[in-house]
Amino acid sequence: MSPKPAATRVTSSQVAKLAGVSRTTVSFVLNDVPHMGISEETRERVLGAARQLGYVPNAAARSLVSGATRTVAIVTPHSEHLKVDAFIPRMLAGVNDTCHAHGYKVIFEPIIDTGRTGGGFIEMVDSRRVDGLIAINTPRIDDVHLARLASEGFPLVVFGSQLIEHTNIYSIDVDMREASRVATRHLLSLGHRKVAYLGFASDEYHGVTERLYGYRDAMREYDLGSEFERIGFADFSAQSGCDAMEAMLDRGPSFTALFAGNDTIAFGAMAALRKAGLRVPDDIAVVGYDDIPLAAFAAPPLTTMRTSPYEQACEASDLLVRLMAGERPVELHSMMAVPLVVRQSCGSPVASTIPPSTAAGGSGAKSGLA
Amino acid sequence: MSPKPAATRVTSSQVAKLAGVSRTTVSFVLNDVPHMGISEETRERVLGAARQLGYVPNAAARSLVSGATRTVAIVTPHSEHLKVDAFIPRMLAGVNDTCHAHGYKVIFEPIIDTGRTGGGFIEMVDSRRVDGLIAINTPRIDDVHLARLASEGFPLVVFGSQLIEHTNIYSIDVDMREASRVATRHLLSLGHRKVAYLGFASDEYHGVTERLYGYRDAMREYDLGSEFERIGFADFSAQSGCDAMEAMLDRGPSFTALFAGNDTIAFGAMAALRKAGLRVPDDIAVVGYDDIPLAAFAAPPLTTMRTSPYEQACEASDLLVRLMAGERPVELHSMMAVPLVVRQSCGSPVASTIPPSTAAGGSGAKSGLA
DNA sequence: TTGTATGCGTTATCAC
DNA sequence: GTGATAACGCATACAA
Repeated sequence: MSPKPAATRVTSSQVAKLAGVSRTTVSFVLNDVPHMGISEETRERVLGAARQLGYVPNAAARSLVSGATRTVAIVTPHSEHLKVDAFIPRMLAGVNDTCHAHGYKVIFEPIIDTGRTGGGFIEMVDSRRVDGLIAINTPRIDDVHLARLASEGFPLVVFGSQLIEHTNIYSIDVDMREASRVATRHLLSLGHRKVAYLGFASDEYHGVTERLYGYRDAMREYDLGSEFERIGFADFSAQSGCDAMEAMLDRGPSFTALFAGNDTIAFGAMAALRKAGLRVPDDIAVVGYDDIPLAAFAAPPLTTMRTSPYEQACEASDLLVRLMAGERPVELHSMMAVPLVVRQSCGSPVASTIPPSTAAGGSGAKSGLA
Repeated sequence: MSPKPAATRVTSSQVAKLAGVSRTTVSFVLNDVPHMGISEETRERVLGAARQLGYVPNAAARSLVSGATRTVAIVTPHSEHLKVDAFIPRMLAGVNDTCHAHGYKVIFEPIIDTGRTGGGFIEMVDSRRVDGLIAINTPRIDDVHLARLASEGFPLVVFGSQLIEHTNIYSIDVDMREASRVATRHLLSLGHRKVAYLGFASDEYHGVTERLYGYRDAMREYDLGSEFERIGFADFSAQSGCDAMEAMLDRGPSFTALFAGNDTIAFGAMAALRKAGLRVPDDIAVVGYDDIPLAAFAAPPLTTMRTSPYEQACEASDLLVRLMAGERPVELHSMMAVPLVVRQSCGSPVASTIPPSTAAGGSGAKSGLA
């Protein structure tokens, strides 16, 4: 069935035989077991034999007896995200770097692709293939499985799923709603009143609704509504952002500013704007979200909210490593704030800055499209 | 040492006991062993017991006896690439999708980060943690280890390392030299004579030198030299592309066109150009390489060479799966051609198209900077 | 048709 | 100080 690879397969018995000792001694020496009183001479002989034979312990055998695999998995939604967006890749880099530094391998596991109805990552846990799990932006359907794992004490760190209410899940989130308020307020404070919003995905994701809420919050602070025709939804990619923006323009919209749910769709939206003969920021001001590496090099450089996925992934992984080591920090949840990075996609203030809720309607707004 | 996770740990013995049969029977039923004549009734009882207990076979035990792990690793250089560029992420998506479709988990393993002097991935093989390996753009120092694995018959597919001369290594490459010729020729055919080249990394990578050679080939076809001051080197990121371009501009260069080693640094270079008051394509024409998802949404949309990392990764993974199944296709190497995607970053022809080697020097070239 | 016995390569508990 | 021996959980040749 499974063809045995031809790679050398050296066992500890062979090392023992060559060194003239028992397998136990080999194990003691190789694992540096203290207080076993191994003579320096035997030690050297064993080490030499192991080196000479190129001995590497069999991982399966080792984990069968130890119960640990020195492997973790990073669970994400579609692998599609890897193709079109820069968020998950940076997250993966952080998880990888941190986990590797602690001697863990990392399995990359997108779950929706499996076609399961949720909990597609459970089998990895139950079959004991991994010692811990980091779940990134998993859809709501998996919340219940995440909760089960956590309640069983399995090392798990959840990122971006807003499971704050759960008292046994370790989680890290950014305050997306507040971040969206900040982003939208930035446009409002510049004098814009007709601000459009472009969601980056369907509302199956926690992040999408959170950002929409934040946008609405800020609009309300300025006594502004969020009209349907100024709200659009894309689907992760720049292409979808471009399509969504074209649709909004076709709907005969009137807006002078755009808050895009992420930078990638902001790129797409800006391209659509350009194609329609609209200039950024002169005609339309744009704020993105994420601060992907290319945001600073867009034309014009994109003003955006700086989520720091690499750093956040490092933090999540550090926590996971501690959980796998048996620690149980008292702090369950951490909520991070993200800064606004002002570049040039919003231009200069349209009118003198108008404080929220005291401005007289859209008086300070630009004339815009309509 | 290693704290046993509290997750349920059901063994086949427990299933056997609940079903009132032996462990062997459980194994036969669960693995669908044919010609064993298991009665339909027992079968149902076993399946029911397994489901009731939530039984999942222990992966370590299974792989210890079977010799297989149902896991592959994708070996890449720095994890840094995940942070700043879009090539490796798309590659990973392809490997992931294909391998998952065949029931394999995938370990993401950047090797240079380990600080080893090469062969950092060998231990995964020797410890039998993986059944196969895909090596992407590994540096030259690892060639020897790759060759060793291949000669031992270990399932291995190498991508982008140009190891064509090896008669036992399965490899997939794109003809980067030819691609670079095509890219450079495109600029030359548009009438440009002063064409600059920006490498995307140090020449530790096969791809960097290949692309430089291709650029020189094309220049030579037009009887043009490749002056040192028109050659720059970046380091993967858009930021480095921006820095490198600024340095080239500082050196008081004279060029009317740029061939950038990848799209990411092209973004950076274009930003530097813009900052210097130069317009693309009016003052400088730009061709990139890779066709990353954002290339089409750059301002102006970037003309580039379309490498298709996702598709290439799928092909490499398909091959790996076949190797792991024991197949040994006769075709060892495959070399792919990549198409030029013309968008708007090169504008229109500068003069009427001039055939190679017959043009009178730089007569058709634009005046440019100097 | 089902159960018994053995081995996979380690680690760990004991006597010696 | 060192060396047998028993798990770990599963698969399978073989016996019943």
